[in-house]
Amino acid sequence: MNSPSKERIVVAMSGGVDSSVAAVLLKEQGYDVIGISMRLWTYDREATHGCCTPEDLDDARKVAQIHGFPHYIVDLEKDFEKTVVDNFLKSYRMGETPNPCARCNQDVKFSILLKKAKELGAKYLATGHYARRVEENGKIRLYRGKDHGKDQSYFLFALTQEELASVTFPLGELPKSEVRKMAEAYGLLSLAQKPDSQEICFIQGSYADFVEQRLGKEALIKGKMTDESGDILGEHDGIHQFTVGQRKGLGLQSLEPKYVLAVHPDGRVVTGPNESLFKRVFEVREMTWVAEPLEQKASVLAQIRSRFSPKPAEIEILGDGRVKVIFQEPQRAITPGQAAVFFQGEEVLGGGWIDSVQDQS
RNA sequence: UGGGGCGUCGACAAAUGGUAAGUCAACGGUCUUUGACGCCGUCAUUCGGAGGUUCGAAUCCUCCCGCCCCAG
Repeated sequence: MNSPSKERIVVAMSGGVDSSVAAVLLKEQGYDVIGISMRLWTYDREATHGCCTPEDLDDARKVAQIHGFPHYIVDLEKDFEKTVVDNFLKSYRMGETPNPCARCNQDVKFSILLKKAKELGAKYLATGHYARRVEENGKIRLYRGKDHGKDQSYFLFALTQEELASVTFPLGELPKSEVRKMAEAYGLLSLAQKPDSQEICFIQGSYADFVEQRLGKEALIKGKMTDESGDILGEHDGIHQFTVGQRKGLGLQSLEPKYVLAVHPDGRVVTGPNESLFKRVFEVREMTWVAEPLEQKASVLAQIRSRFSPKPAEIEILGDGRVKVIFQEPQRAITPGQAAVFFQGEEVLGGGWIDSVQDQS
């Protein structure tokens, strides 16, 4: 975007450094910027973190004020509840481990918010994500953020061509350190110091407590803790407390550390040694492709969780949105409910949700 | 109540006369736009109890308490 114009761009502003800098940067470049913040949740007074606490909304508003562009707040609380929160609870009931942040991008930010942006007459919706959007021979491709340490493309795997046509990531080429410097240069001093956001925005305490409150004690799936051979080692108060690879909080006595190997919707939680966590083969559901769907088989790099480097794998298209993934080397704790994202080099090919893991290692 | 053995942190387990390792768990912190993992740190002034020997004992002696095994 090197042609300054009066083109209108809506910037999704969370109140953090990244999206604030993105907004000001676009404004400086001459765009007709409108800042928008989503209200996704009603926070308690004691809320210590979140994507859109009253303080965050206020921070975003101040940035807009200082730099002279309008700022609106859209209330998407109901939508957020119906999509992200619902999915979060459903996921735990199935014995899976949800990734609400990726889900929020898919179901709220780049669908509902994007629609709002268009209604405001914007050509693009900009966000502060560290990812790159590149147009190449008629396709819009998604690349990892240049700053690999902050790369967030994993969370954006579900973007489609149609969505990408109206989306832009002004920070994709920049390192985080540069963004903080820019924040200072733009006079956003307090924001420049603001710590990176972290943890699920709509939960303040423990996840287990949240699930228990929402689902009700009756709906929790209790069951037995077992070892790999099925022998019972103990009991637990609900499968929502466990995730594959987990070590803490199992309450089991043993000489070696024990990890959760699998969580079953019928209540069984299988545990075992770390080595048993390594698996090669799994299946993905709800597969989506960014630029073009692959046919049949392909060699890719697969990333099965955030903060994890993509590893070589073969994928096999099964149809009906399903894909079989075979890692070259066994990987630790492949977890149903998490997103599996496929890359080739820097490019995000697409991804889906981990559905099941084959027992062989 | 004939013989033998054992009793060290919530669990396992070293140190057998020189001033309480380690592992698991737990807790705290760090990392992180998900959950985990990882990493760092904390965690027995005390060794079933009471006496005694010794410069000095969890380690030796005596008695008591509690377990376990072999016999019967």
